Amino acid sequence: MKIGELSRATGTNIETIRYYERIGLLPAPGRTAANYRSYGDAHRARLAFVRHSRDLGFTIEEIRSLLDLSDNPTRECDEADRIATRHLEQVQEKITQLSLLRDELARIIGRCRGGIAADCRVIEALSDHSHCENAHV
Amino acid sequence: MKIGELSRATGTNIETIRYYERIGLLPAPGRTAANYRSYGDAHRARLAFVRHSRDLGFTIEEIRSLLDLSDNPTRECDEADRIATRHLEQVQEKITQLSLLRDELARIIGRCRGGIAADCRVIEALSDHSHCENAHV
DNA sequence: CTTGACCCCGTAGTTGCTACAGGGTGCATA
DNA sequence: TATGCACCCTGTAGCAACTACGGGGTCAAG
Repeated sequence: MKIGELSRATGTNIETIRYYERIGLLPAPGRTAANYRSYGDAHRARLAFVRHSRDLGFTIEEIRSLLDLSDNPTRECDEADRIATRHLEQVQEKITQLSLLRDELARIIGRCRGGIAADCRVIEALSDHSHCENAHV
Repeated sequence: MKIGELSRATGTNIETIRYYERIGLLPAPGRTAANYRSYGDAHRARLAFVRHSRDLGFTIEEIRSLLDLSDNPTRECDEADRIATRHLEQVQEKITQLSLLRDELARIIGRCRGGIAADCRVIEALSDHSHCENAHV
């Protein structure tokens, strides 16, 4: 299949596919006589793996390690577990921080009763961190 | 005060302060005879506003608008309210998505019982989106 | 034979910084 | 007086993970 089809099949931007190839995340496919990239099912599966991992928030470098494991199925899977667990911790940490942020924003907005900027509680709250109830980043 | 003092006073990297000046977020301060930047309290307050807003996740462009409002206190504060509200919505959306992600990751990891990569549930789950219970991004 | 959809490559832009390299300034100490 | 050191200056390049050109080639339909 050509790059446009692969793009549609995986919901990946064409430029992104070429980018993944350039950074060595996807193997360079064969070419047609017209020098068009020609992909097979293995390529599609690998790209799906990459996209799914990216959707789950893994970095490119993490995905490199995961692909490496996936390519060497006799290796211990401890590392995959470790990568995923560490990532889970990071996601949880991010959720916690964003929740504090949300509460702080809601509090700031809640105090605004309209009017002119001189009396704006949003602006006032942003001017002075000491008004914050929760320690955010 | 010199840039190093401002940096310590606001917990902002020196390079970041110069960066903010370069992109016009902070006004260029006066200079000493030795061409060192010389800041006053107004600069410190403005930088604190910027840092606080960044900590709350506002983009530079949003901060530009907020600063603009803050500089023109007779303007209606609707826009500040609008910016903050939109941002709150985005934060909430992000929290929702990350929570789905966390659940998905926890589910994937929970199925892993160690062993070799060929049997690794983490790798398997990443290979195939159809195993997902929640629609994530 | 031309129109349009598709493909190629290379490079530059995005966001919000951070990190040099290569130099100048200012003060204390040997 | 020299010299070491902390601090400051500018300008440019790097980071992640794409995205968006610009300027061209290919190919089937009308």
